[in-house]
Amino acid sequence: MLDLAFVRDNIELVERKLAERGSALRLDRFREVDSSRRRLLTEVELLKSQRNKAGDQIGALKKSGGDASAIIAEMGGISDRIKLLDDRVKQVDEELREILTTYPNVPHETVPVGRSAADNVEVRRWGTPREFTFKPKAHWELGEQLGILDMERGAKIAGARFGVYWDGGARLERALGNFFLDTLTREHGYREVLPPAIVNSASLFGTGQLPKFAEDLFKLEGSDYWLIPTAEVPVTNLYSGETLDAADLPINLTAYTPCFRSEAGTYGKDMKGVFRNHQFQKVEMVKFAHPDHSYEELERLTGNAEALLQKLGLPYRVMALCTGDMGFGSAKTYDIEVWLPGLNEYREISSCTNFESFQSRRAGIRFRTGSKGKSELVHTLNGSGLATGRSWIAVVENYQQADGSIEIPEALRPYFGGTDRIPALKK
RNA sequence: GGAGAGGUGGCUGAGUGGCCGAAAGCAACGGUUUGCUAAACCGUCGUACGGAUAAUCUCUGUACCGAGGGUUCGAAUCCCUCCCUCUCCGCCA
Repeated sequence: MLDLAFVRDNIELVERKLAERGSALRLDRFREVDSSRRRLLTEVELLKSQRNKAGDQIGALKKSGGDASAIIAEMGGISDRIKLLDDRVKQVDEELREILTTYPNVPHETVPVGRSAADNVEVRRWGTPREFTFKPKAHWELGEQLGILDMERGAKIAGARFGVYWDGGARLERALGNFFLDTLTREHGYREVLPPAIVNSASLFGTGQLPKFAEDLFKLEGSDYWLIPTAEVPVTNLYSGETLDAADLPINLTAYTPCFRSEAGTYGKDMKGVFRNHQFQKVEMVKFAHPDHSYEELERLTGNAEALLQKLGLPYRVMALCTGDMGFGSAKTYDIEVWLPGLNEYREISSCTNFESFQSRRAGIRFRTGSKGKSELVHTLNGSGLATGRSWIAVVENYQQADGSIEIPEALRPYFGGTDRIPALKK
């Protein structure tokens, strides 16, 4: 959510910036609602002030045994008027809030202007895609062939877009999760946290999924419980409504959780395998940073995710998302795309974003310098480090051998009990 | 699931209809003094949204005592609903 005063004072700037994102806006409506809200507030607050004064008089009169009935009768009318105006203020507040909460974030000045993914800018590239002496297979073929990924039974017990991992496949997923968490906590200064995979709607509002993107989520019937689409939601909201100490910033947290997405509107897209499932696992990194340093932290966060891919020996490229392709709350996002030989393309494996104060304003996450300073909103950032479901795909496809087995990357072997491969099934 | 207790400012904790944005203590901050790594004393000490103003300074108004609604001229205080915490019992991974 953008700051009310900021939008009011910079309305042309906001209009231009949001147009770059391809957002159709109601800024004139904003202006109208905002000024009528202020008019109403002035009026009703004046009346309340009168009421409070009269209340003091009534109290004093009653105490001294005087007759207050005249004032009380007069106040009845004012109270009715206040009630009426309060209702209107409430309506106007709601509309203003609705307008503000549907505005996406203002992109940072360094974000390339563009309309779609085609306008994203490649920032750098690491590693060279391996030359295969055979035609590399896609992960769903390999998974089935090796008996480690079972889409059929996933569909049977749950439905489309669910998979079951067996044996080395299950172990690979677990190894990746542990490897990521260990590396982030031991080498990059993150603190590990294991939050609920279910949150309430207030948390989803805080990080910006609600109210606009409810259709992307799974809601538990008859409750205010929702399955998390990413650990970003519970972890960012850990500090909602709290004031942090500036000396503690940046705070770096990491969590390994399942993620659930309805994938509404993606029918037919990435239907094979586990690239786009309703449930997947992911290690998420979340940062709470001082506004003066949040862009340094974004670079660091992105670098932390890259380091994981480098340790796994997986080629990737880093893309700066353009204004038209960024997420709703993002001020700036880098996507990291890993090379998938089976698909013969780079595909997203991590998305690293600086939300600036877009989330912290909604969630009420502040910091204070010393015990005297005025509290300010922190900047929140997050990125996958990494999506284990997609890392699984990348390992399987990049490390497949001519005999159909999968070599285990060096870095993962300690998590595989010394085994260096997932063997091909004997026929 | 059953029974009970409770949610007040950074913390502890008073307050059962007007004199309460809220006592007192602690913590924090500024100062004075003594002096030494501490004490005493004085003062300051919430947030949000409006208005005035050149001003994020200052002045001023309103709202906020878990959330929402109701009663009333007037609600932290009375009533209703919900949420959360604690205790005991039951059940259970």
